[in-house]
Amino acid sequence: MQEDKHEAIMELAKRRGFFWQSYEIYGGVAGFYDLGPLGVRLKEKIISLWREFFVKKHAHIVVEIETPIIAPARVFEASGHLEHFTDPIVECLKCGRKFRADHLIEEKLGIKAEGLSIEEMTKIIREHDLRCPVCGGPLSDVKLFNLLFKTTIGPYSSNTGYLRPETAQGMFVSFKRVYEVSRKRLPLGIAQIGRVARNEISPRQGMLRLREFTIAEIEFFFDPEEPVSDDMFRELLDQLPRRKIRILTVEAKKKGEEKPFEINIEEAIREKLILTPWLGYWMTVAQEYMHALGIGYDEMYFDEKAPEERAHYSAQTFDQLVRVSRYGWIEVSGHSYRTDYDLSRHMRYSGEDLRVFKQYKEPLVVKKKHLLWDKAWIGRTYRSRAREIFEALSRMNPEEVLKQLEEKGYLEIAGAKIPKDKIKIVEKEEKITGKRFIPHVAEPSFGVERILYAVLDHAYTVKDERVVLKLPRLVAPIDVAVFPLVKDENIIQVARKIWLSLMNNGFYTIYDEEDSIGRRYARVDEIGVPAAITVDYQSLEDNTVTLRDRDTWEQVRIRINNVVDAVRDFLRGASLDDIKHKYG
RNA sequence: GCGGCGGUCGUCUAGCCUGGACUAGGACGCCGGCCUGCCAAGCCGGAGAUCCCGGGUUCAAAUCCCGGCCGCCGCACCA
Repeated sequence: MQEDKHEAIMELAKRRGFFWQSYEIYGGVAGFYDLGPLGVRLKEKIISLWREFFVKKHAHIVVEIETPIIAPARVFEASGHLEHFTDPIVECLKCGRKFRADHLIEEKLGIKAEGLSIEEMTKIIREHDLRCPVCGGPLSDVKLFNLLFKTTIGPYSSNTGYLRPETAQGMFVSFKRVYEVSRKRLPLGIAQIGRVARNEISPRQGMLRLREFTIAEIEFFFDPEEPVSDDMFRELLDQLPRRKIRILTVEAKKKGEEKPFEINIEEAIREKLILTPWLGYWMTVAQEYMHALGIGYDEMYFDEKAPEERAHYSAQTFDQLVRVSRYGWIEVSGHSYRTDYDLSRHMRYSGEDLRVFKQYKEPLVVKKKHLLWDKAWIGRTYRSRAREIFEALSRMNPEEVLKQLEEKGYLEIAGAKIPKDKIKIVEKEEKITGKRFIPHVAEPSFGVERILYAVLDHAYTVKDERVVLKLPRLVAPIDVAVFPLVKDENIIQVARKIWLSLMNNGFYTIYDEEDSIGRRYARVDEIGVPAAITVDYQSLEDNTVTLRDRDTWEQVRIRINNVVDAVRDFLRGASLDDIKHKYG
């Protein structure tokens, strides 16, 4: 049955036009999927709900941008992807098989090869005359296999560009400008929804592992010393219907635990199970988001990744797992604490100062010990070496100097001996108006196509041998269907008028007069249309129509004048009873 | 990339082992018409298949053989 459900979903997806494999007429290419008419609508609604949860509801701390898919090589040198997203491989010149070069060297020679350059590895292979482990043929030079898609920018082949494997770098690279236009406030979340590409070696599992897909993510920048004020955090948490999340920590796994446990988010942060409040906060929002998409709280949890499982930039990562029928627990989002890794790398590679300055509410007055030395005496005594001595002195810690002077009566520095009476230590008040630092980053990152699959998996139900796609009303690709009960000219006229008015009021609407009414209900149930308006003979007499609920198949009568408002309320979650009382 | 299994109308499938009567059968869906007073009713008619692609064997290939592509499962890989 579990297997059948997956098959049934894939079949439904193809048959009704949610998605299918790309380039079908050319035999297909692994890792690429087309979205059909319904798939596009569903995806758009999933994305707009994401935007609702993560951007709109946080408009005071999150802004959204859009950056290119193609970036110059330098960006991925800085990000570490060219280095870490790459595997060194050698090819057998005889049989054509490919091997991980570093693994081969380690395996055959016991030499640690990880991190060596391709030249070094090639040299080792030549020196030891390593050959193909399968056929014994000679090996090629070590080459890099990179999961980044490569391209050329402009007419010069030397100008290499890469397709981004994540949208994140766009936010880091443009951080300074976005920070500027956001009036230099922290915390600041920069969101982006966009396509990414990864040249996976062997993608499988349909929509779950694609070579090109859509990511929705936030790079959330904050001050690591004061991530968030108590007031702000309380206010944010108060907006959430639920503060508990289910997590499975690395620590718990070490103890043999396999099941997640439930914990209050504040407690998890306090207990340092989650390293920064923001990571925890966005995980909680992620939980609400998936819940709004029809996933039960007990059908998801956050799985902490062990250090060796984490990406190179991450200090802590939780994967949000959701249960689906075929594959068990699948990852729909990743929550990483990227620290200041990315910004500091881009600082180094670009030479731009990406630190932010934070002014204290009141300047800090610090008493600080300063060294004063007798420049005249040192100059006279050491002449040309004086400058060097001054510099060395300025680097000294006053406490250290004090200690030496107490013990020995003089200070030995840069080959010079300075007597106690030539050095003075004074305490000075210093005003510190603020600090300059590299913000830290918490990143919630969602794979949209995976969410789409998970949503379908959870929405798929069978009722009386009919498929009913119980998509949450908010994300259903089609909002409402309009049917004349039978093909009666008068009824059709009324129905078409209602259909047009719904369409013109912003609803995705289906009108259908073919076949029996039952068959039409069945058709729209199968693609998850939440509401159906049916015009019947009574409509002609009293100007009412019925509104049918996809999930219960129950109907209420409402006045024709109220159809638009009733549908709007219904899609926002109103019950049939409410609709009846308000619009009946 | 390795190993196993598979690929036939839009969808699901029969046929393949044992080559020929296959003009490739069925169901659902789709299109046209009739009918229909609320949950895939019925009747009539119709369209729809490079049998994944390429090569080979044979008088003859959906069927046998080889290579490729794609899918699923296991291994490897998976920022």
